[in-house]
Amino acid sequence: MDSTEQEWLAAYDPRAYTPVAVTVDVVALTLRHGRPHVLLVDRALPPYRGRWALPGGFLRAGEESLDEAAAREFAEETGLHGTAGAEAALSRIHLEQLGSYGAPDRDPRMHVVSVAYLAFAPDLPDPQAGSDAAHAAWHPVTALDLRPTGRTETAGAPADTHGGGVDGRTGSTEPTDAAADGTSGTAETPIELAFDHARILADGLERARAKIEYSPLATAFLPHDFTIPELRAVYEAVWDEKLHPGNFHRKVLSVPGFVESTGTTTDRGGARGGPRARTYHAGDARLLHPALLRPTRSDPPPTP
Amino acid sequence: MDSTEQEWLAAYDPRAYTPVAVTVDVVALTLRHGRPHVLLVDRALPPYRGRWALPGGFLRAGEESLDEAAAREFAEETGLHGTAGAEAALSRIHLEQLGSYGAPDRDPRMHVVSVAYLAFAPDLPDPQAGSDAAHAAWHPVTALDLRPTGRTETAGAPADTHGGGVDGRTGSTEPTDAAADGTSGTAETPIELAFDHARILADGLERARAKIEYSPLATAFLPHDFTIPELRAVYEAVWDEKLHPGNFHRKVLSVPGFVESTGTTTDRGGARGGPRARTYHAGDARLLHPALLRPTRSDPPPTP
DNA sequence: TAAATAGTGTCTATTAGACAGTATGTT
DNA sequence: AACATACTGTCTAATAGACACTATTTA
Repeated sequence: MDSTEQEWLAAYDPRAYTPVAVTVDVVALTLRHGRPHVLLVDRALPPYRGRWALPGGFLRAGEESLDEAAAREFAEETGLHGTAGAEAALSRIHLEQLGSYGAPDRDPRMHVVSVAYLAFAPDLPDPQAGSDAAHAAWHPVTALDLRPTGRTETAGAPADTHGGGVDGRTGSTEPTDAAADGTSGTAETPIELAFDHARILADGLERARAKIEYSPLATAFLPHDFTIPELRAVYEAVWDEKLHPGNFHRKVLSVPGFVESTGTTTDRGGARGGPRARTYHAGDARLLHPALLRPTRSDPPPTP
Repeated sequence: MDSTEQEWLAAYDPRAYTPVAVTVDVVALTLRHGRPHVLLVDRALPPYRGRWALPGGFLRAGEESLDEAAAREFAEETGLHGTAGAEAALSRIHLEQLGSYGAPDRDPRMHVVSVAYLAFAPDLPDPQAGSDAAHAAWHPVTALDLRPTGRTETAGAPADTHGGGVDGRTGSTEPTDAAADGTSGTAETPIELAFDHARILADGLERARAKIEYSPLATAFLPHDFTIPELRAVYEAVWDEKLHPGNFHRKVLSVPGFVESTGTTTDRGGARGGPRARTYHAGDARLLHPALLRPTRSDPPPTP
């Protein structure tokens, strides 16, 4: 059937078209031990059986919107689905659409368009064994290979050697949480993700870095009440930059609506000394004016 | 068939799933007579027959990526498809993904997920009668009703009365280009768009306003060579704000890589007098450092 | 006691924006 | 001639960042 005829038919009945599947994948980010982690699932079935992948699933046609599908997938895979306090916990999660990925060969089974979402979550408990989410685990992003493997949608960044093959069981299945106790682990061989999920994750991380500049969403990584130094730790972890404590403190308090004082302080000082910090919670601002700009890492000196 | 069973089957064969259609829609923006215009097509068939809609169509399963589908739709509907110089013209168009819209009831025929793209184009000729794009026309965005009518994907903005009905022929089919000759036309009743395209267009306009702050894409609205005052007119049109000519001029020249001098000037001065302006073309910067921030329209005075 | 940290004060380089002024075009 | 405009100079308020300092808490 030629394309023009397909189009003609589809104008009357879209079902006449060659089918395309729609999935929703979630890049769920959190901070554990001061380092960014992403939620991944161990694929039990081909393709990419045994590889880690972003949690996701098919959109339930006619039943749910994309946003609803993303929220459902997130709840299912974190194990928050139906547990006590799930409502309260989920209400504090930030979920936003990241982008869609639709190269024809990104899934060997058929043409699959994946709508990716980005989630900012506070530190959540590990998914429980025996639950729906038993195959899910939080991984430090530093343990993952972020070089794109599959064909990707945006801007030609050519996939360097379609690495790994389509159905290979690659790397360990254990969540590689090196240095959870603070001992800096040796650099293991980076985990390769299924499909084009490395690219999606990389896009999500870059979006997160940009987003906390002009929105108060860094607070979504923290409990309801937090201190300014804790907030600074979020920025330092996401940007992978050391920030000046004094200037950061003053800057945060100077942005209207970013944080609101609770009037109390922490019970103890820092682990290595120092006074107790005052606690705050997120204010009502949805955009930061002025923004907290990232330190200019590369600024080629302009010719004067 | 219950959802869990569907999911189980789909893990083996996604074709077992209830079908979802995928379309690609394009918000193509340009500037005509100093005002933003968007490309719309007159729907010849139900649903929303006779209404104006964003150009778009079904993704050709297995044949093209989302980016490729968007470029194809844009070329077809602008009439640039296969014309002389089409390659050169299309290469200067900026196309980026805007977002995906997938509420189950946004198309009455079936569940359709639409991946929207945003295009920045220089002033193009009107689509020719008799061509593939005969049903397409550029409309000033001020003539359109941007209030969302259909169900939308993002954040609850509740649709105010599912306006107009699904198959109503609403408003004129003539492209309403009031005041093309400078006479300020009376405010006609705003044109309502098909589907949830008002929301998509509104999202696209907001993206465009934000995008020209930190990227040099305002130049995509202009010919290859342009003057600083012409560039300022782009910012003024997109932001709907008057800018200070002198400060804007110095600011643009101070951003490395934004514009590059051609060494020549225009042939004539301005229509109402003034010296000839120097001409420039776009530089190689892909991000503006520092950015051209929008004037702070609402800045509630912070308590001192 | 020694060390680390929370929070504040102060100085400086950079920047956005207001305003003025000159040269060069137009009707 | 009258006027509009391109472009540059200069001043000021706001801001980012460096640095210093005090007070408070931990080991």
